[in-house]
Amino acid sequence: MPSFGLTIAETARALGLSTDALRYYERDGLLLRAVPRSTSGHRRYEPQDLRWIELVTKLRSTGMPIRDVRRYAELVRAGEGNETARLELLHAHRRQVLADLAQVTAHLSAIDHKIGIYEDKLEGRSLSA
Amino acid sequence: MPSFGLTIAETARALGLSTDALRYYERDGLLLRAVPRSTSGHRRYEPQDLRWIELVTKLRSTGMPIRDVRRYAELVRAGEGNETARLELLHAHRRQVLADLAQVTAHLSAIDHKIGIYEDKLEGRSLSA
DNA sequence: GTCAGCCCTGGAGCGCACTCCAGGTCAAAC
DNA sequence: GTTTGACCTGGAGTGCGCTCCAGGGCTGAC
Repeated sequence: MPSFGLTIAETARALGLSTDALRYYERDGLLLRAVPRSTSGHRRYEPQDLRWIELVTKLRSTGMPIRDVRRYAELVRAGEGNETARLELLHAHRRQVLADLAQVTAHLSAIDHKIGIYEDKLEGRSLSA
Repeated sequence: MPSFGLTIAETARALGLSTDALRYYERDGLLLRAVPRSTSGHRRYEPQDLRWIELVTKLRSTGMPIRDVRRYAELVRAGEGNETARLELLHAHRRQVLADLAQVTAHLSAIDHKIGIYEDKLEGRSLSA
């Protein structure tokens, strides 16, 4: 009889991660708790674990370093009372993401300009390189 | 009497790179040509070198891997006739950047939502975690 | 002529974020 | 009862993109 919860492989598939990454996150302190185990010692991810890891992937994929995710997890693990610190960490990340987005957008438009030049060239309306 | 062109330190400052990165890019085939040297063997970056390296930094900072920048440089070095290939490389990169932007934007809004929750909490209008 | 400062080369080293592996356990399937 | 397959652990290895270093050369200021 299975304990409840998803196996590590199911969780990995559901979240688009590798099983190695899931184990790595746990070892590295990015999770809120040690993932519960079945009687045979296999991890069984519960909905709350899934939800947290999903947030972790969002922080990661917006460029937050592992070390900052860990700091955030530590704050949440520490329990209520440090909401201001959590908020500040998220705000700082938000500012960083917005700055990155602005830079990438600006540089993309320069690249678009380059693309336009090649397209003109290939249509025979040749301009400069 | 100085040869014309900027020294590696000046170039690094102007472009926001390190001198090591500039030498690395050259060694790794990301540039269009070997940077010209003064009589004493020091690099002297000319405007055309600056312009190209600036494009390289834009490609890099929008997430293009070194290897693809090198491929693009190779195409440009090969001379006219492969504009279609260059265009395709840039288009592929553009698609990737747009996809990344969309993902980051979507994930950012989830983070914003989280921020909103903490702000409500701190104002006493407590909701869920 | 010696000292400082900037540059050179080749090659080793580093931080990040995983990824891979060996050697082993356990449970269900045959 | 043995084979299969998913999982376990600790630790080594990998790819990327630089970054640092040792050992040395040139040049201009003093």
